[in-house]
Amino acid sequence: MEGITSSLAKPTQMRRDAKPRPRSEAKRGRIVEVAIRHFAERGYSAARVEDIAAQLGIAKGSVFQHFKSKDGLFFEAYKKAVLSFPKYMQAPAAVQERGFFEVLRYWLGRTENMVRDNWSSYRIYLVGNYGTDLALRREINRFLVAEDPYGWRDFVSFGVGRGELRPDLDVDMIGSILEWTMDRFQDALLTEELDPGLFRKSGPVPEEKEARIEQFVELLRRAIGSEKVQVTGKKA
Amino acid sequence: MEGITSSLAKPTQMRRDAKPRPRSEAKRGRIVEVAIRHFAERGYSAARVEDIAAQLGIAKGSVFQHFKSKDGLFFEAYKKAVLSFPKYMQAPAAVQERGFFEVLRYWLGRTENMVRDNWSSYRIYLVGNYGTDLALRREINRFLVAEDPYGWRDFVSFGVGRGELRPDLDVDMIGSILEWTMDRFQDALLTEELDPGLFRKSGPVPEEKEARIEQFVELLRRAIGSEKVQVTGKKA
DNA sequence: ATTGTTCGTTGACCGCAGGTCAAGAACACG
DNA sequence: CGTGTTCTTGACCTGCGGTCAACGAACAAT
Repeated sequence: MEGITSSLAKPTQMRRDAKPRPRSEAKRGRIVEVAIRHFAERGYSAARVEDIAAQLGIAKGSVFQHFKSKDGLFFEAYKKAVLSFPKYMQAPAAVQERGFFEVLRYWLGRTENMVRDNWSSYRIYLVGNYGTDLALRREINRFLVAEDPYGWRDFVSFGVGRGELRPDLDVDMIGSILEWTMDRFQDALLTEELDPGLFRKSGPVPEEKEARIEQFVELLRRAIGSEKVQVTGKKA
Repeated sequence: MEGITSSLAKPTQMRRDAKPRPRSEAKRGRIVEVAIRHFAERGYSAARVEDIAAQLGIAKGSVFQHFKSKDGLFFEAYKKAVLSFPKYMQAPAAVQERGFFEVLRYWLGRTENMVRDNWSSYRIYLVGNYGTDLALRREINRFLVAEDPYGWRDFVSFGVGRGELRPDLDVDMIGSILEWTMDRFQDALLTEELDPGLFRKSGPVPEEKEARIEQFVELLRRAIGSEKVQVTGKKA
């Protein structure tokens, strides 16, 4: 907490413009990679900096030289993980042609695969969102607002451009609703500890998941979709 | 799913001793009260058990006797705080008569006052939801699912009974959407650190807040409201 | 009152993990 | 090779969660 906030508040008097020495830059990268694994596997507080260092065969102090604090290291790991996520607008062209809500459906359907392929990144995303201190959480939120790593702004513009979204809502409102519900729905889709009861009781039945996704997309369409195009796919 | 979280997340040791000591019960209560303040003011990790004990004029070890761990103490504090929140169905009768969505609007309009009157409880709710370890978060979630402290089940039943909610959605789906969006909307209404950008840029302009609430309720009505009663108040 | 039992309280103590730092190693460059 | 700069190290410090053996206050039985 102290590390994060102070490092951002203070310009940290340094010579030049934080010149990225090539050698240490590579090391930073390696440290972050290992850190991602550790934070993902054990959570924030249970992950030990010394373990990370040990696994790299370096001294603990070295880690603290590159990242001022455990917070700082985690934040870096979080950023790297989140930036590796696909953006909405990276859906296949064929899907995009079918419209805004089809893109949503596409990504929801793919969540499980994406998580399987990139487990630790999703896990660290979870840890960052629900399992760290509030001071860090604030930094994280700033990052998410500034970077828009999922590219929902572009995505909403896309939807507005196609006339699929309500013109009487401003972009922030639509984006917020989208973020809020998509995040939680994905959480519910794939985590146990954050599952508020939507999927647990009936176990992992694939077709129920399908139905849920269908319901959810339809629900979002009602909420933020323009009225003329209320029904799609079924074409009626 | 299942793969995400099962393998990790140390099984935090915190179980109820289930031993109702008669006269130490009062002391437990006092400890929890002070703990609420400390956790609320400093966050989970920055709060010190020793400070809490010192403020009560007792020894640190005594706290650990009553609550096996810091986790356990926090959890108790969290529960007490959350249980002090009002339930949806505790809205005034006059409001309830006007229907499901009017009750929503009522509570949204009152959030600011509620927080002012009960600052530390709301704050600790935030800390529990976003600022603790994942293992604790899991415990918290279990609690929220089991206790339904806001009484959304009753509330949704109420809405269904009045025919104001879509009959083609099951209760869990409606409840989840409600929980997700209400939580985040309230966060956005009154916290800085979790504000995803909805309210910040224009500062604290009251009428904008009003307009946001209006928009939001309307949006929820579209999403989960039955179609016959799409427009209310305006009566057309 | 006296003794015995139980339970709460205490504060010294431990271990552990984040964080620091001075000294040295490795490197860059003239 | 010399000199200045950067990186690395590991011993060391600190602070905090958690433990524990001993102490003492309440109560029960005699």
